Amino acid sequence: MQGPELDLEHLPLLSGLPSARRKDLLANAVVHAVAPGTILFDQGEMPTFQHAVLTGSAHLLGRSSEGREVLIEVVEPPDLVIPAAVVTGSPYLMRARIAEPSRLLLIRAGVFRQAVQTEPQLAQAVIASLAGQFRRLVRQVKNLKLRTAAERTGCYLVALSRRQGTPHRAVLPYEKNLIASELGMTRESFSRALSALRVHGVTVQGDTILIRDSNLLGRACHLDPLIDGLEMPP
Amino acid sequence: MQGPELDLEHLPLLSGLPSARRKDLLANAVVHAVAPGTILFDQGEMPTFQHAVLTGSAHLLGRSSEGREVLIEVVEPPDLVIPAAVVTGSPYLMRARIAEPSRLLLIRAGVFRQAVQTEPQLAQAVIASLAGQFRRLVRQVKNLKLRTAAERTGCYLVALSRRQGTPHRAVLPYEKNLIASELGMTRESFSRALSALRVHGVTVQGDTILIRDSNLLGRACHLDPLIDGLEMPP
DNA sequence: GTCCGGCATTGATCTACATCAACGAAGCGA
DNA sequence: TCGCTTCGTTGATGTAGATCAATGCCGGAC
Repeated sequence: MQGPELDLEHLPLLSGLPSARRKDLLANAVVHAVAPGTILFDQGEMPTFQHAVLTGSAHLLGRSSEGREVLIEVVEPPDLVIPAAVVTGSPYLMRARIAEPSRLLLIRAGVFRQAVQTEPQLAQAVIASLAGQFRRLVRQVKNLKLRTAAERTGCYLVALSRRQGTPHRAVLPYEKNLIASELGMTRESFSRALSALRVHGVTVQGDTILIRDSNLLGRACHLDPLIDGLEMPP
Repeated sequence: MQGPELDLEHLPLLSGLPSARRKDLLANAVVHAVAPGTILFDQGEMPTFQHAVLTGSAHLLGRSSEGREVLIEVVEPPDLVIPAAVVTGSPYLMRARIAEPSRLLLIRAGVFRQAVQTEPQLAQAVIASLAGQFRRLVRQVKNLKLRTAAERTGCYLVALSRRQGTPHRAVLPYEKNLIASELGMTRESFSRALSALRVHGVTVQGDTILIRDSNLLGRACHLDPLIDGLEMPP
């Protein structure tokens, strides 16, 4: 289960820590290889670990009392899984499910909270993670409140293709089912929205989408950097 | 403009700081009395100050490219106004508008970023603020994706009345216009949703709402502590 | 006082989206 | 291999909620 130490040295979460303290923290931590479908925790539970995604990804899902489940966010490496719940010691508001074969770093919640208080460098990393996650949610709320389902779909495709570095193609990263719920609609509506975008140069081939003119599509769907988050990582 | 120091000593943001450092920070800060309607900053701008709300409140609004404007969040004292943008040095995703006569503490963004890095106690306060704001947004996304407009309205009333300590009455804190956009609907839909809730014991009298049985209303609207945030503050 | 512009309510209508249903395709365990 | 479920698409239909429009209301300007 224990992966090579090398990865952990380069984790932004831990880099910058005095190496004595880092060893200390890692002594209380475990690296886990986790299979897709694994539930890390459920909404309503109290945090017992701070999970960090080293490779792979985790889906954060919200569930209504009637059992409907929607995708709220995706955690990609290197990032923490809902530090907001761990540092405040409050119950999780979402379920976390592993989406693909992944490697996680697990640190006991109490140990992590302690370390955040005593290690300024670690606190900085937590602040950066929280700030990024907050901004992603703000964008999502604006997306939901200000745009139609078709616009959300089109902008999603443009943002996806740019992030993948292929201006004329976007490959959907997981089932359309989930993407639809992430965008706040049903899978049927998502399917129809994709068809409707054909007039704007969109072609669907299974899970890969061809885009004739990304700029044109973006303009048609009112692409907005303040919503779609196309600022480049440093 | 300079308010009594007493307030600032008790501000959670600064309490716990060594008093020398606190004086240092406050030497670079200003307390401002601000009139309703004042725009602190606009979406797209770079942060120049970290604003902290001492009294009153600030509305965070999102605007689409076509000019439609919706309420995303309300900042109430004692809290920071979008620390996520200030600490990351990224453009604001929302406009901030003062909602009522308020007193703000302004700290230059660069100074604040510096202080967060050198003062672990301040970093802790920022983490707490970011975590709370993140969790509020998660609840809002779940609210938008999992509930109907009528359910959102009913749960909003129940949560409001509980927070105000009056189980049989809720007083709307600002114009129905804004509340509607906060809940992700038009003012007309909000008005109709209120009417529709009459069968569940809701009576509208201007901006005060009477609630016959809060528990009954909550059950009818699928009130959920993981969405409506009724955990008590410490 | 009068005029006015923003807010709220209500009705009529429209439409975006959900729901229900039927179907084929693909994954998966027995 | 055979079912069996889940996924995705498409069609038919229903409905929640937006839009458009008319009216009343209140608060401010003058």
